[in-house]
Amino acid sequence: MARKLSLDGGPSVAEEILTGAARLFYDRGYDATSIRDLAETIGISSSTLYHHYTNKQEILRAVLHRFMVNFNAAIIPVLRDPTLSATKRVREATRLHLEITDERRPELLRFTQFRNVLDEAQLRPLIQLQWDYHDAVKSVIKEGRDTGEFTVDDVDLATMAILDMLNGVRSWFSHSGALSMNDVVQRYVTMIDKLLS
Amino acid sequence: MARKLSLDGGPSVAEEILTGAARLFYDRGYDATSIRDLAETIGISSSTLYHHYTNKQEILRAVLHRFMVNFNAAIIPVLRDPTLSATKRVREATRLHLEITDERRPELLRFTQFRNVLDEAQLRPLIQLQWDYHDAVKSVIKEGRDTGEFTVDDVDLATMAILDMLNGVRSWFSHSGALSMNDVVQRYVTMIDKLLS
DNA sequence: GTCTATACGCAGATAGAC
DNA sequence: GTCTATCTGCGTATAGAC
Repeated sequence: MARKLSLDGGPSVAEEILTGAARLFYDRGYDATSIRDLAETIGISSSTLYHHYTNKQEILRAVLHRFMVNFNAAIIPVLRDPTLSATKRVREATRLHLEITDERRPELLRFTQFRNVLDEAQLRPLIQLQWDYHDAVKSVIKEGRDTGEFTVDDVDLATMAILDMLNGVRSWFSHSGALSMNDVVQRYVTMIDKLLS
Repeated sequence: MARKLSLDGGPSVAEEILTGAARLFYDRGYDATSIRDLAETIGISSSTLYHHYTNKQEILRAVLHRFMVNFNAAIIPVLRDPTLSATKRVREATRLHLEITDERRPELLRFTQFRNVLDEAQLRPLIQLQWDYHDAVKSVIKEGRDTGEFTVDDVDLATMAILDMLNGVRSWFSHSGALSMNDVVQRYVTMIDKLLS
């Protein structure tokens, strides 16, 4: 991995590998992507791949690292911009976060997860169950809006925002931290009350 | 998989397999868990496993299905309870959602994902980069609170809630849907403004 | 319904010529 | 720096006795 770009300005082989890997890992999952698959996609032999990276793990690490460095470089300066009010900084960062994660979706490797593993017929009933739950949440928000308890512009998006907030908790909450699950529940109830006005 | 419970009231082998699989899939990831590992954990031979389930995929499907059925059964009735106001229903469902997903964490299979694949030394710098970003977001919220632009009880939790909302978008947003990414950005800016008062 | 033994393929990774 | 050829182990799944 000598240089970033070859002489004609195109991407180096090392970078082509990362881009190809991001694509395959995103589409198929990490385990389901073989070294041979990856090499073939790029148009090189599998042993050439080992000339550029020591192993498969290292390719994944490099994909993630490249993305995160670029992401932080784009957003952190905005969040710290002393010439803007905090409100404006948050708005701009919100826009950047959404746009970058959209444009570079494969590199985020938000793996289709089970979609790689299960086939269509197996997934359908699971997806249906998820929709049942989502629809129930959406309905109660709509009712609350109709009775005047809530003020919501877009019921669908408010639904997704709340579900994502809730589902996100389990990825960072720890029982060994300062807050108990009850503390988290109390505070989330308050925040959701505010979100719904 | 004849019956749900054996005669002494303990879990059947079929159910033990699901519980064991949930645990291993959660700890190690689906691909990294071999049939042999799973059989050994339960204390049966790998071929006995194939007597109860046709293949590995089917075990994963059954784990997910069991969880989702139980989850919906616990929460949807609350969301539809006609004797409670919408506000109370949302609060109760929020509590249930958080508590169930906490208690049955392995069955959600919110896989450690890359944590299975990368070793500690590889992960550390990636985690640091993520913290850099989180800290920057936290800081701007704190500043906004200090200047009176925002009203926030718990800065840390507000930070996580907002990040989870934002990160969640990419899992459901589609360019072929009714809303453009710009529409989503506008509405999320509005919702986050409200969340921060 | 559970076991032992085994088929069979494909995975990650390496050797060594050019 | 790229290739062809190959090593070696472990994966899922099955056969068939008890």
